[in-house]
Amino acid sequence: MLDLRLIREDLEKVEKALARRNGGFSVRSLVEVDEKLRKYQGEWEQFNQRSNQISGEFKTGKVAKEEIEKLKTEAKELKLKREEVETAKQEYTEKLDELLLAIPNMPDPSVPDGHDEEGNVEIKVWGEIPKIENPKEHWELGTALKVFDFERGVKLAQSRFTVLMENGAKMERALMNFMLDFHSKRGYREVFPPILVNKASMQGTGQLPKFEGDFYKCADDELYLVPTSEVPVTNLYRDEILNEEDLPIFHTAYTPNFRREAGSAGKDTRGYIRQHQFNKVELVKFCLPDHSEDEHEKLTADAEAILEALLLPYRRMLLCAGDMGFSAKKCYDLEVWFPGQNKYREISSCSNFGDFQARRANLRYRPADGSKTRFMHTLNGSGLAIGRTLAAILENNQKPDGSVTVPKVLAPYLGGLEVLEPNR
RNA sequence: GGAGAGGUGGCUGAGUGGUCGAAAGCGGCUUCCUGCUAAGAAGUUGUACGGUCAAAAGCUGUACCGAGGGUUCGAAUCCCUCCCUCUCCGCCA
Repeated sequence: MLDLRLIREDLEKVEKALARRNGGFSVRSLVEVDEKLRKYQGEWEQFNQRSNQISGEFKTGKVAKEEIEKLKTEAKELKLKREEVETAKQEYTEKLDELLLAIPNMPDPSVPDGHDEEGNVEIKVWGEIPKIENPKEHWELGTALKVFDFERGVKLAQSRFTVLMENGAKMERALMNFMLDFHSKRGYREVFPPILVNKASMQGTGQLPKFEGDFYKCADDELYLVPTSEVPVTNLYRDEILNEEDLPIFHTAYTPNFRREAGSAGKDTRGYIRQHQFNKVELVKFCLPDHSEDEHEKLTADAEAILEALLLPYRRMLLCAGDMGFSAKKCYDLEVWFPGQNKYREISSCSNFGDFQARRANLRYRPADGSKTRFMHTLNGSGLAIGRTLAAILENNQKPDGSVTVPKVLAPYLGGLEVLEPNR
């Protein structure tokens, strides 16, 4: 949510910033609604004030008899008048909320212009692209290695659901534990949140109200399957006022993630890249406004450190204004190399949200000097998407005979398993 | 799923149609006192939006005692609906 005061005071700046995103956002109609709301609110408060005066007189018990009926009549009339403005007031409050919640975050000045991924800027490249002759894609390798069972996943659920078999299941679990341990050692406190969350949580991070159809929702309860652990973890401190000394707070969390939208574009119809259910270890930060830029770089580096530990070649992209998610102010994507596909694919998205989510979720802190509460800043990033990591390991570590070497850092999690071999 | 109890400020916990933004205690903050610590004394202590102000402070208006409606000149207090929590029983990993 944007700062309404900023919209009032510097509409042009807001409009300019939002114009860099795709799609039109009517900030101007919001200003009109805001003006009307404030007018009605003022009137409503004046009626209340007079009503309070009248009941104050009754309170003293010194009202002359002939005055009683007069005052009662006036109070009743006031009530009617107030109800009239109240309807308008409520209407405009709802309208304003609706508009405010539908406006995306303003891109940071350091974010490049652009409408789609073509506009993204490569910031760094890490690792050697392996030289593999006739590289196979991960689904082919994974099926032969009994890592994936795609057909049975469809049987159990639907297309884009996959069963991890034996070594696949073990690898997935190893990656999950490795990542959680890794981040824990670097100062992130581990949490394991609910995987069903309520509407307020979904709204707090920006999934709702705009993207209702993208998520799985329970039929009989007002609950959603989390599309990312960002939702429950960022909402941990919703409606709370923390002390400045409490910040920064770093959390890491594993959850499964559920997305209906995955696959709607018809891309990646094969394989394990785009699933309705996938596992992810997430990094979430809460910090002081002045620190979020710095924390964003560090968080991205923490996600990169996983790829480096696994010896997977990747690059870091700075997303352009048109390609960024709704809530983000600035976003880096990490893309890992897929030899079988001969291209980089997204494996992590690290965003700085500024105070955008904090306003929605009412995440505040009390400055150390005791002054007025302020909104904190929030950040998060995948550290990493586990399914895609598994797929990338298969493709990058493949041997001509179809076997796959297991990254050394995973050995402790796999009982010393070093190689995945077919026919075993 | 059945039966009951309850939702009040950072916490514990009073409260009744008006004097209640709300007793008291704890905690927090400020000052005083005392070699230090501990203890003690006094004061202070919610959030949001608006007005005043150059701004902050201050002052001031409105709202908020789970949410929404109703009764009343006036509701934390009475009535209705919903949500949530707790206890007991049942079921269950």
